[in-house]
Amino acid sequence: MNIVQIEDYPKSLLLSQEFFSRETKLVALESLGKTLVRITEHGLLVAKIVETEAYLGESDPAAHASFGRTKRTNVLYGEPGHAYVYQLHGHHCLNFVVEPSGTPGCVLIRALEPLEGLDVMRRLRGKDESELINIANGPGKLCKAMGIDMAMYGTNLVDPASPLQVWKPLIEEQAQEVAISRRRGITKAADWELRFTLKGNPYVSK
DNA sequence: CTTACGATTCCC
DNA sequence: GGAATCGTAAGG
Repeated sequence: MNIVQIEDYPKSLLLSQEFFSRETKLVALESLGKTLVRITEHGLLVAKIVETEAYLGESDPAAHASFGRTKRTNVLYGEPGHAYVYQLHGHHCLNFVVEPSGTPGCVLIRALEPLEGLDVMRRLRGKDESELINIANGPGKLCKAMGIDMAMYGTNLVDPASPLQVWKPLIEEQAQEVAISRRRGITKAADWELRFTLKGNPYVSK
C-alpha cells in the first residue's frame, strides 16, 4: 500500500501564526475543520479537527492559567501557535496556545476525524481494523492515536520543520454548521458555553 | 514530603 | 456506576 508523504501536500496549507494570535473563542470556533498533521517515523498522520473547547485565561476558573504562570502553564504565556500538552489521569491532552504573547488563552482539541495513517493510529491505540469512530473521539484518545505526549510540549505548530503542525482544510468544503454547548468534564464554570463541534459529525466525542 | 485532585478512559 | 492512574500544585 502507498504511504502518503508530506511532500505530497503543498506548503501553502500551513496556517499562519496570526491565525492563533486572536481571541480564544474565535480561534476555537475557526479551528473546526482545520487539519492536524503529525510527522512520525512510522508515516504521516492526518486528521480533521471536529471538536474544540476554549479556555479563556487567568479569569477562567476552569483554565489551568487560573493558577497563574507555573512550570506547567509556562508555554501558555509565550507565542501563539505552539502546543500546550499536559497529562491527566495518565492520559495526554493537546491544546493550541492562542492570543498574543503574554495572554494565556488556549484551545483544547477534543476530537478528530482520522484522514490518513489510520493503520498507525489504530496500532498506537491498541485497536484492530474494525475500529473507526473510536480512534480519536476524545482528548486523551486523539493524543494516543497521533503519538502526542510531553515531547510535543511547546512545539511550534506553524513551522514546516515541526513534527506536529496545523494546516488549512485539505478540501475546501461548504461552510459547515457548528454547535455550541457547555464544556465537558469540568466542575468550575461548568455552565460556560465554550465547546464547539461540527454539527452531525460522527467523530465528535460521546 | 504529603496530600488532594482532576479539561479521561475503559470496564463491570 | 466505578476503578485505574500519575503529574501538578499547594500546604506543612
